[in-house]
Amino acid sequence: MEMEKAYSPKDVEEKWLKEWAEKRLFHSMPDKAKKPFTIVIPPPNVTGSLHMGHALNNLLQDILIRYKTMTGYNACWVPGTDHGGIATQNVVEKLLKKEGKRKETLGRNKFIETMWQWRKETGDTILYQLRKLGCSCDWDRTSFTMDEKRCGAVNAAFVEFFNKGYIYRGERIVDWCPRCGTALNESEVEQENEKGHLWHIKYPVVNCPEEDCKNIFENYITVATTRPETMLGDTAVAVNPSDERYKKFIGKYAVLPLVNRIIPIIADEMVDPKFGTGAVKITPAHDRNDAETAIRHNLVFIHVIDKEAKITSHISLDLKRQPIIDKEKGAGHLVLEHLWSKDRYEARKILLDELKNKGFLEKEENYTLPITRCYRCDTATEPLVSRQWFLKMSELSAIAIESAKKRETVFFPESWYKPYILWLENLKDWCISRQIWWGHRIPLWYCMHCAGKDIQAVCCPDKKESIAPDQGKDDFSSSCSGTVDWMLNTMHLTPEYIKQNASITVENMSKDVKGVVASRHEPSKCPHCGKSDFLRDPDVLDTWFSSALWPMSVFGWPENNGDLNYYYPTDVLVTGHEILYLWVARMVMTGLYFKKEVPFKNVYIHGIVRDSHGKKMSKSLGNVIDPLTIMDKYGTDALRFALAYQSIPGRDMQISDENFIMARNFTNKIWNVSRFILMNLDDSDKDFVSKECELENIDKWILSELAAAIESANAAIDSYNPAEAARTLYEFIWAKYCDWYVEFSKVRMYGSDRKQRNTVLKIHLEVLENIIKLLHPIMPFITEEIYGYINKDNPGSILSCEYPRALSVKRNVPNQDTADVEKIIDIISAIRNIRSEMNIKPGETVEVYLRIADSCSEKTISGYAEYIKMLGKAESVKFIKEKDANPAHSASAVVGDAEIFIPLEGKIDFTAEKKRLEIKISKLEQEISGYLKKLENKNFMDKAIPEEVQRVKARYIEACGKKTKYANLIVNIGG
RNA sequence: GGGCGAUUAACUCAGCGGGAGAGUGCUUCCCUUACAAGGAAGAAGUCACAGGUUCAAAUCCUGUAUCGCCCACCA
Repeated sequence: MEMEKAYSPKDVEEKWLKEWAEKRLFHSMPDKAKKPFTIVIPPPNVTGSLHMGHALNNLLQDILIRYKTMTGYNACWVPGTDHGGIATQNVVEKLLKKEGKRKETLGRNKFIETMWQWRKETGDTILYQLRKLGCSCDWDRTSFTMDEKRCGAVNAAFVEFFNKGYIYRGERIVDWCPRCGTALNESEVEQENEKGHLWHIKYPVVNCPEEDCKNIFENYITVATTRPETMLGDTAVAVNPSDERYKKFIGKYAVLPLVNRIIPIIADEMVDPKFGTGAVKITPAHDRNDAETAIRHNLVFIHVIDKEAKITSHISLDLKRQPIIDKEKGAGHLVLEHLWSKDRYEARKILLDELKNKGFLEKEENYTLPITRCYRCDTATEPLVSRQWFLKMSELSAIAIESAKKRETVFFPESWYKPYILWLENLKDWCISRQIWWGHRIPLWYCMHCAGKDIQAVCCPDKKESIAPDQGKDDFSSSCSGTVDWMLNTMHLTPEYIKQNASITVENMSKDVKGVVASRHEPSKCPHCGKSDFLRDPDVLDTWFSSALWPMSVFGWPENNGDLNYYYPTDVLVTGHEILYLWVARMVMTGLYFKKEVPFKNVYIHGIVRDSHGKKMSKSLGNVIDPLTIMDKYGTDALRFALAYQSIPGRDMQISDENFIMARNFTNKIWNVSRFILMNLDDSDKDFVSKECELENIDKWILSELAAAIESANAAIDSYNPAEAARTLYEFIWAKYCDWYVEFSKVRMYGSDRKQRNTVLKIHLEVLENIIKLLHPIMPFITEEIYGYINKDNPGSILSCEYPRALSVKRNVPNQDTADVEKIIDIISAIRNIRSEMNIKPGETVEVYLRIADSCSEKTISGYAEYIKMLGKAESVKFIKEKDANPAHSASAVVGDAEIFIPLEGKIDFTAEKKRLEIKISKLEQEISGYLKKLENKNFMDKAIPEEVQRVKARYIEACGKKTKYANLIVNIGG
């Protein structure tokens, strides 16, 4: 048998990846005879490339799947990818840009074609990387959030929600990315603090709207703002009602500087008197808070910044709310013609100059303010009022809360339960529409004839494809715009023509509007007029909408088939906490709504992988450790083990190269100990395995240690604690098995007794097989390989083995037997300690004298003499009696009731030895006084549990005995 | 402002009511026939601080400090 001296992961991994794939080992089908264990993957984005977060997340799932497979479940892990909405669209847009193309000129259909082409070419990259990681996914079930089945699920869900009145179109302030031209939700923006300014601006005060304001600086109120450009859209100034400074102004009016529009001064609790000047300008259309204040006070919304973040050049008022300015005068900012179409920051600069020149600017102070940026392009977002589709959440969250309180899903660690509930309780309606092209197009169809009045369309006759109205404006020279109704009836365009050439926006549509049809497919005819001229809503759905359906859709929902019935609900969802709200909560809500059952019974939330300084890994920080590089450098099993080892429940983890080196060394250790056994197995008696053999205590000891490790590993994985499992196995394999048992076993292995040799090999084989089975979920490659060597006549995957249970290796072992082994270990350690401290060369042997207190114990220990000789490098082990004199010129030690002497004539420095022993005595004295304090404490003796009292007593007696022996050794040190 | 977590050896972190642990690093010695990606030995800690509960606290409770994360707000 040929095993290389060092484990080389590359060939082994390649071999087993091929093997697993060829045998379709991870494929699962419903099987009534077996219990299913199901996980659906958190689908990585198609643009994704495997990073540490993915590696950890999928590793944890893989551990569970392999473990459950080995414990007899029909385990099924469904892989797949997410189309990724805006993120993916941006990637392709950038590629197009390199070719000098824009999506607007390409048109919607062509662009989507390009997207699909791209996804076909590169979208599965991450799935291949997951295979490389060893993930035991059922690849036959690979899904994609935009494949046919999943689209069907999305449409079905939308139609159901829409028809039941859960979906409405409304106006909200949303974060708008002026670069990407779409609304963003909280997951798509990043907040950071940025240095900026707080400008104090004087607003003159008048008593009534009609009053002429002659001397503006006599009576004024100063507002503080970080965004002076939004003042064009101010419709009030607010102060706190209890603010003594401003009480006199409440109910009066302010004159908007430069614009000269008159706005009311109102009182609102939302104003913090301590911040800034205590007076706030209210810009309802461009600030979330102001919008809420405006609604409370019935203020008008004036839009002054457009979707490209430029100052608008037209009036755009929300006249549904009572305007306090008359329509004739407009929003006021129209007088500032020079600001039209200026970028927001440019406009800010101009405005500030003018305010300063005219004496309105009171002061400018430095101020750090939070900036919200688009996570894809880093552009500062603009809070804009826009029309979006919303999913009403109150009822859905209520059922989710109820379910969580009944513990229908259980969180691991449990500490996530509370934040989860809190989030659900404060849930706002979900903005589900996005103004991009890549995604699930909203399945709403508008009848041109019935709903034509409510649809604004832009027709672009030069273009074969329709284009969005807000994008590519420059190309609109020959376009016309208006309602569809107008196009049909006044312009006499044909429905077919409009369909081909128009892009549309819709007003406040709901299911109550005539001619609006939610349908999985294009409806054949309008339920109202019977005609079949439809326009489809241009928006696409938030990418999380399809993710929310994932655990159902991967099994074919809405079709009610065998897969869905067998595998749903899934057993556990494994995810990082960063998407607990965005994704987990939404899956629960849709699952409960559509299936009346939670999508998963457990949620296993793991930490986030950080760098060695605790920073989140990100490309911009340059602190990314690429798992693929690690796999290449140290092997996939090492990567997996390192991650598992660090994955402490409830904690984020810091990883660095060190962790991987440790794991790599561990794989090598496993490899070599296997090699040691297999090498010896080669020339062993063929049928030794079936032969009865008599176990030595050492064998019993390692088997009982193994049983303990097995128990602990099982419990650890069952409780989602892979780190505990990894640490247990590491400790057992290295510190117990390799360091001691393997060394002990060499006595019999290299001895001449064939039977003895076979016995020990048999134990080795048993331990080794258990070890690799135990390790397999964490380290699949090396364990398969070793398993292959062990069973070379009978090849197969270790995955079909049963995961070890403690019972299977437990023998009836008296405690005394294993305690004896522990004692031998201590004695050998003490001998080694003396050798080392007395500078005995490793090659040099010594004579060892042992004095054991009682003869029974002496008899036992003498049975281990060969082990002491071998591991302590002793030439001989002799026993002396209580009455015998201490061997002369000896270094000595006390282990329990045993005294050890190593005669070192000519080598021993008595003062050094005396000092060594004195240190031991003083340590013992400390120990003894600690015990004594307890034993003399009446409270301790009365109240402590008896076992503890016994423990302390025993330790006290042992320490006293040792101390006496050491004291005696010092007295007799000359021999 | 609300919530969560952390503070243990030089570093990275386990442990979470009864003897202070691991890996790395450090010191000394060894290429001994499974493994130098290794072996043997060793030094190294008022377990952040202050109170409390308990016979007993690194561990439970309260408070303080520092750090980190999440949510909300930030004119």
